[in-house]
Amino acid sequence: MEGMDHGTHCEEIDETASCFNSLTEDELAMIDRNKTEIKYSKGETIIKQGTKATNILYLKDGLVKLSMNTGENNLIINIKPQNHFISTENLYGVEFHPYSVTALQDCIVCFLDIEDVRYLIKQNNIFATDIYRVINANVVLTYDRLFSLTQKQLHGRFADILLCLSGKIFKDTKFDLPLSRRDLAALTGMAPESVIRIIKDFKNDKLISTQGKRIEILNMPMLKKISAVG
Amino acid sequence: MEGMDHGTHCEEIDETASCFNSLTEDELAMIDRNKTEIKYSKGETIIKQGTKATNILYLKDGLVKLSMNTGENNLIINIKPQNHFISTENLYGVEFHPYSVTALQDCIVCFLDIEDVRYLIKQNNIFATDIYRVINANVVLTYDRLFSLTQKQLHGRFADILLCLSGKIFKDTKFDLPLSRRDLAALTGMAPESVIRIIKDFKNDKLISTQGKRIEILNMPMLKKISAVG
DNA sequence: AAATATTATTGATTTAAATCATAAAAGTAA
DNA sequence: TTACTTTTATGATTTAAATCAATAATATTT
Repeated sequence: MEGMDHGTHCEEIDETASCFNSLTEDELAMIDRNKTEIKYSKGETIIKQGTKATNILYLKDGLVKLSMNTGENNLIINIKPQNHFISTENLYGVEFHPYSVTALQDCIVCFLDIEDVRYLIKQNNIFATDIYRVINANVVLTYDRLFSLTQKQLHGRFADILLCLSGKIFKDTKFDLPLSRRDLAALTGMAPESVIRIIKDFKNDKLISTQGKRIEILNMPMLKKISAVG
Repeated sequence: MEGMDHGTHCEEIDETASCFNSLTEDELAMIDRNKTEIKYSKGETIIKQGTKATNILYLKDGLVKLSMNTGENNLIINIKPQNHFISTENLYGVEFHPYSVTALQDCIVCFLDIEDVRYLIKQNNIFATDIYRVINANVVLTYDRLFSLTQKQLHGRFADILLCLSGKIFKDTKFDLPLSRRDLAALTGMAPESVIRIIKDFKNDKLISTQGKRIEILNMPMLKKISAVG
């Protein structure tokens, strides 16, 4: 066995944040009292990169992308579905948002008071452990992405993202993907034209089928093989 | 202002782990009782990727690289100097080491009992906060590296690494770099020949000077500019 | 429905960077 | 010292993927 399999990085870890389960009624009441719940429409910016972090976000419903931009360059570092925390980096030490957060679907976002969350972490060990489980899983995921995006070529990278979307975000082999070709390019570190060509290749090889925004994975084993080979 | 400056990602955060300062005598004694202190020679493997995590490591002295490998591919995801924790991902949730750790210099490594560290985090809030400050800083650093390695071209990436080594690891504009050209390539996601060519370019342009393993940064502002432009 | 803008697709061309090939230098062992 | 291995360096060639250019298909607005 030669180290870990970098291909399946997204499926190993269930990042679902069921962290609130451990809270007492009083604790829940405190969080609830100080939270602000905001609705966002598809396309809206929830957090702008570089702004000062004043809250921890909990995505109650919807889907968002986390992205870093400078002028020409645009990289989507992560996609987060409902029931996930966002901006946990800012709990301790990091003052500014290192990435922008944008709604890919209509979203409901809870802005939690950063001090409240700190208090819970201090007070409720199960909550703290749950939160750090999520943070740590995300660290490993980011390492895997770093490896994928820098070491694999186009087909391997795209296979990785398909496996990630299927295994982690949508938990199904079919899903409606609310991402443009440009988004997919920013997610896989390639040009939009390359995304289109690879989708075409994968369809020709019967690895996937698409109709509009809908994608279905037809040959999971082969996709994993492509991911592993790079 | 167009977002954050991705060029200076390594200098912003002082990741030095002075976490032990907050511990009581009893707490220190506990840690000490269960720790194992091991010396490693330059080149030795301290942790092999894929193995089960049983300890949290504290690098008492020396310098290490964290790297991910599969067959041909080799990526150094991070360099850590003395007084830093390693393998904090494995505190909660992550069971296996996602990367290998190798000594770049002779090292003294403390293997801390994972349960001890969990206990301290639970018991001593200052310690917990310090640890998570380090973890979160590392998350942001990894995002910046993801951006640098995927969005910038060779010269920008190499400028980033020089700034990182100077600002974060050695905290000086001159330093002895115990990294081969191959290591530098694995660190910047490029071919060793490209590293050599870029060093040559940078020397020609009087941005740096080198003699053997010694590197001196001569023109920091221009290096930052190259980093920012990409 | 017509007009306009945006997104997706395809093929041709260019290019940044890898690979290849070979030599020089620096370590290491015999 | 010589022989051998590893690392560093440099130029020539190849290639993966980006860019460019032009069209088709969707959306969106009027």
